[in-house]
Amino acid sequence: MTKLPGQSIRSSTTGRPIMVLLDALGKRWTLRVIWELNRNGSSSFRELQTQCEDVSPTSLNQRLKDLRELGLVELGAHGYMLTDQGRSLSKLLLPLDKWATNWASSFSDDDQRR
Amino acid sequence: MTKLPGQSIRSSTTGRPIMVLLDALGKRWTLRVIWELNRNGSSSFRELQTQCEDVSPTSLNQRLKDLRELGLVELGAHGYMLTDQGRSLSKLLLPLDKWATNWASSFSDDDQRR
DNA sequence: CTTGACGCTACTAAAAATGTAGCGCATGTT
DNA sequence: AACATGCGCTACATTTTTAGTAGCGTCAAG
Repeated sequence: MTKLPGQSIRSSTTGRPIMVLLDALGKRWTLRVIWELNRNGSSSFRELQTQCEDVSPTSLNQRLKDLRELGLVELGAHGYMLTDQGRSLSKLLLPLDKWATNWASSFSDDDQRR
Repeated sequence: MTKLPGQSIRSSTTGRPIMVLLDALGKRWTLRVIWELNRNGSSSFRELQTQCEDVSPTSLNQRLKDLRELGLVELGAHGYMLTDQGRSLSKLLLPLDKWATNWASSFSDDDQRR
């Protein structure tokens, strides 16, 4: 079972919400699924699969289970989508895009200097 | 070798910076290490270990290698610490703490209603 | 009554993370 | 000189997680 805030998880016995969150986001595909659902509004299972570099159905299903238990994702009539909570979280993640672009430029700068 | 922006990584053949980032953050302990280094300024290897729920040295070392290659962490005279880039990234992560607290309350609210 | 798309599972193989012990090095103490 | 202490880190065997491939059960349309 996926662990909820207040409960002990693999990486934290305290159950502190931020630790639960960091642990959940630290599983492969979690961030990516949130990212794609935020970008695309809602996606079917198989659409999500292709959006996520053809992640295996096993892994995708596991992550979706996790995310549903965490109250971040739900399965509606039009496929999978973020819940209100999921959407509010993904808003916090948006700045990462711009940050990453700038971050990447520091590597290509290095390359050019050599 | 850990993949840098612009290169193909396990979860993305495009090398788009945001994908590289999401992939890196999606490895266990990555977010936690950044979080702890931001909280504590700098830590020795073994201090980090205890801060991170006694993560195994194997795993911690692997993550630290990754983070150094990504230019987010460096090993200085006073132990491990965030680089400028690492610090700017961790600033973006700070709001997650408050978010997680609010998020957790939605679970305990549910519990109380039952 | 077949076809196609849906969510998803079974099963095996590969990769990642863990646990435990301890190395090699520097610095400090007796 | 001898010993202890703390450092970053490695070796290696085990466990857990993730991946890959095939395909099931359901449902709606043609």
